[in-house]
Amino acid sequence: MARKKLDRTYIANDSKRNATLKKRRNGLMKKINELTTLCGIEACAIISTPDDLQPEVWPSHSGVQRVLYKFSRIPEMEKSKKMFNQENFLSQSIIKAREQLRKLRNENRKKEMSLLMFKCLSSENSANNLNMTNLSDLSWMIDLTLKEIEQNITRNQPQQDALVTTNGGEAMKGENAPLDSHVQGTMQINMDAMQKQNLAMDSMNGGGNLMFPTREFGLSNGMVWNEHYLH
Amino acid sequence: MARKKLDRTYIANDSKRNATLKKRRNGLMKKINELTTLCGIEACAIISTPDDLQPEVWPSHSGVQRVLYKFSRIPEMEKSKKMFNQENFLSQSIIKAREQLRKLRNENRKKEMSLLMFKCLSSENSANNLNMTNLSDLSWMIDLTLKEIEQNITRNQPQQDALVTTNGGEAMKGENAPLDSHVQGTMQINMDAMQKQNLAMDSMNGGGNLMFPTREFGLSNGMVWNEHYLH
DNA sequence: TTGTCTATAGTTAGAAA
DNA sequence: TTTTCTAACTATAGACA
Repeated sequence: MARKKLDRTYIANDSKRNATLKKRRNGLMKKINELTTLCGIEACAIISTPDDLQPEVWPSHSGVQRVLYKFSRIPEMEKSKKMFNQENFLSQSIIKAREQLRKLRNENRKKEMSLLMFKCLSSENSANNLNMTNLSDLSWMIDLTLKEIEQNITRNQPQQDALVTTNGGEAMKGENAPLDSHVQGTMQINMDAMQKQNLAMDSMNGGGNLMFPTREFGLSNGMVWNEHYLH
Repeated sequence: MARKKLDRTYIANDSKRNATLKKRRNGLMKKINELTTLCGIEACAIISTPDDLQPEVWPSHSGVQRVLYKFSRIPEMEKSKKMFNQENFLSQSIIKAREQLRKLRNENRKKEMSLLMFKCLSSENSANNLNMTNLSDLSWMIDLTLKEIEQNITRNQPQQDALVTTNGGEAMKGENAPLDSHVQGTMQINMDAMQKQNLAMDSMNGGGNLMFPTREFGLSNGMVWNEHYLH
């Protein structure tokens, strides 16, 4: 684990594998120990190494047998039905990983579009190279942003009513107004923070005006857009 | 684990215990999964909770049975002899902890004496209140320090031969010379770093002169003694 | 309840003694 | 070989949604 991200595959090197086995076996025993103590339950583990004839067991042999007795009393069918076995574990892991992947892709897309939106706002001709997928996603992003602006307005009783104009979140759909807008402002952005934030919304919370951004405007968390990242 | 150091005793609160059980059971399964993959061995675990009739097992039921088969073939005597069971695990843990405790106490004593040595060096009358145990330990510390100085001299071809005088590491034993020395220097010390360093040795490596310390001398790692901590 | 988040506790891979 | 060290990882307790 340390120094290098583990690839979680079989360790070919003999001495390394044995060292890892030893360390991790100890760690595992400790974990089982803690689990049984903390939760007041019975558990056992049997680790069968090819070198030793004796598998290592936890807790004592009698402890294992006691747990095994319970195990053996369960009818075969119920076992395979409700048991939390390796297959269940792995398939659940896969499902979780896929779900996470989907979420991340979604977030990425959102950020991409958010970025694109600002890109379009900041230069006159960048809208020309957009394909249909990007355009429709961009439209969706713009809708989302406009809705956010509206919500902010109704929540926070804006101090500069005159500057903010929307018409029901519909007017800007497609290749409309935002794509033709022109921004001279210098923008600075912290890319790390981007990974955690929906920037379009942030900029709204920060009091900037989407339609007519001033030369410099801070985001809600103190970040500032930087044109460098937009090209 | 997080936020607070766990006390590793039974969790009385039901919902907390169940939450912990769930989390840790998953963690345990993951660990076993990794262990078997990384080291190419067979292992199984059975966790028997009071609520569920079905214990959770890993890997699949057949996997458990395969490991169990090996386990059952071992004659009873050998099992109890060579098996790494809970009792072995716990007694080994205790032995290790005791050993560590012994080492830490030793180190503490060393540091204490090192400190005392410098204390004595820095004020005329502080040697009066020493008991025999402290005196003999102090003597031992002084010997150790003198030997260190000698080694440094022979290793590094000292640049100020005239200032450093020892006579075989024997002359200063007991309540002799160092206790009567007088130091006017201001000393500054970083207490955190003390926990990791043998300060007497450090000071030697730093080029200070134990017999006649100058008004201020840095330690090898840039630390400076501070009289504040000596009283 | 269940799931998500995150700071911190705990684990461990690699290096060095 | 084993033991020790510690940077760099993972696991998880508590908080929150």
